[in-house]
Amino acid sequence: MSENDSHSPTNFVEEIIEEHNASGRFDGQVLTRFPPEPNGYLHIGHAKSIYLNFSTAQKYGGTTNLRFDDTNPLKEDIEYINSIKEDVHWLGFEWNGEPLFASDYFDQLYEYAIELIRIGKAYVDDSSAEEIRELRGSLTEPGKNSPYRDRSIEENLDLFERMRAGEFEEGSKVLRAKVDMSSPNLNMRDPIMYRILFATHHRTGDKWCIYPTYDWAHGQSDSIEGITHSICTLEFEDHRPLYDWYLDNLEIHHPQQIEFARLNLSYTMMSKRKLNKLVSDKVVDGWDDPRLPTLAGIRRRGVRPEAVIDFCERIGVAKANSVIDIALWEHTIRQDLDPICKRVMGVLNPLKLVIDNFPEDEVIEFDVDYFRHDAESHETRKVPLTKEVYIEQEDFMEDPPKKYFRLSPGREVRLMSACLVTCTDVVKDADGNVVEVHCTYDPESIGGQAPDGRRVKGTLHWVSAKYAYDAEVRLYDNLFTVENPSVGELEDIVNTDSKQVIDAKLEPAMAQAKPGERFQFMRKGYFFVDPIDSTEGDDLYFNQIISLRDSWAKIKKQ
RNA sequence: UGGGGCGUGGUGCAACGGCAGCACACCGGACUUUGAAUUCGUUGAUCCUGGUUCGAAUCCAGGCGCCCCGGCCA
Repeated sequence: MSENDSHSPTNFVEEIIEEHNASGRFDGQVLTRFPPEPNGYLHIGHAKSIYLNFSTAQKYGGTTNLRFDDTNPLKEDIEYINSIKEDVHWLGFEWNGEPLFASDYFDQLYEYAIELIRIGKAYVDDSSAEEIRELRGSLTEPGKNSPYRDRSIEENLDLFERMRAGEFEEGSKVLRAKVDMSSPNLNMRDPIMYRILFATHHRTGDKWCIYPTYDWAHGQSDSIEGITHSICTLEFEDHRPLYDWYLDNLEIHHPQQIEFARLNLSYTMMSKRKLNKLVSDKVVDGWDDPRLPTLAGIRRRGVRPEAVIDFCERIGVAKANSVIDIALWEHTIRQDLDPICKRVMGVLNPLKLVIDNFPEDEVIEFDVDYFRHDAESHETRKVPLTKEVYIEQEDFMEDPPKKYFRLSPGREVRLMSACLVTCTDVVKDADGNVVEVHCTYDPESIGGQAPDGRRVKGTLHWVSAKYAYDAEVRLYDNLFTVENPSVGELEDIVNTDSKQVIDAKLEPAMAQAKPGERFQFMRKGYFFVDPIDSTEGDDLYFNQIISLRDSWAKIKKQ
């Protein structure tokens, strides 16, 4: 309670909080909330909100409530509640106490509504949805009062109670706040507080047949919980006057709503509606499909929560609409993985390379560091070299362009950690495709260095053909490749380009990989041993988390 | 003359009346048994027009542009 030494705010949200702390508005308390509607899985955009709410509260010694905004029984489901809890925990956050539910406040909300009726600030309207829409006016024209607006308090009380009792049909009546039909802010033109819905709620069952709208439920829920700062996205700015109006008229604890710009990521589709459709149409393999920007998908792909948090820190927070470059997301993931991943060799598109002067049955075993030489760990594994090895198809070119440093006829390159080889010949199939490359190796160069000190410009990863470990490797496109795709385009993208399943050749040590481990396949990218599909010591499935920089990018540009 | 919000390099975020900075991207050099990483460096911005001021991204006025709002969704 004593230390109020300036934390130096790092964004506008913290500035607002510090103003409150300075004025004593909330006694220096900071209690935020993360209020998802349980109608879908959380995605990377929600991570920004989660991070903002939790980290801001933490910074000021406060806590954060997890509250499910479950006011619409038609769209919500218990399945989503569990996934949301799991995802928030995965990011490393602990909410304050038990998860809370707007539906827990239905009784209190009902009492508040009666209170508003009693002070003449709410009324039951018998108008149809169409009539209400028409009387609401337009963006430029004021609305008109409903013919039911001036009912007596007694009649409103009676009607509202009977609404709750189930005496009226769906759509026949609503409870509205009596604000101002001529307000330039549409949200203030007698907003609807309750609608009749004979729907079974996933938590309250059939207890209610009237359900509060977002505007009516949200602020009061914040208030009931003693929230101090209600941080939400920009589109609710127009709702803040209403948020304040309810609280002022009820004369109850009044949190401050603060709005920030939601996250947009280039090439990434974050529409809940479209994600829902991809999943329900089974275009993707569930909510945790690694191609999806859902937190479940990101996790399944192999991204660590540390990277997600780092990303949220890097993007900052402001009120300007913005689009974050997907490159920052990828950079952050590589940055996180680089120091912790073992480096191994894996050939994704094998091309056989025969070392003609290598003895037929000889095996040379190398102890190779899992990490770079400057790393702390010097753990090693055995890598066998045999007469026949696989190299990457793209690491050989018969007619190399300029600045291509890898293998081509007559050229000498290094087989990483092993030796230098020089290409002497190629074998082609009937169509003229290279199917085998022949080389000679320099026995003096075992270990990778030539005693005469000559340098080679290319270093290739490779795997012994005889001892290769076969595993399924799945390459995923970097989320989505088209800006703002339509549902149709999305399905095309997902079906055609976004996932490649490859039978890859990995070095033998990879047979001991454990589900959940992450590796860097040198010159290829970072891979995650899919913990759900893989069985320890048996079949292993590798998800590509993220590629290394495309080594072809520079060449393509020339 | 509907209301609300926002305009800083290609992208995102800082600077809150005092030398426009950081990150990503880009480009170039060094290093390298990963064309990765690392490292050094270059290019590049205050929406416009006025005003106040010794001094304006910042304050004021007027424009312009973009986003959100007419669910009984959240």
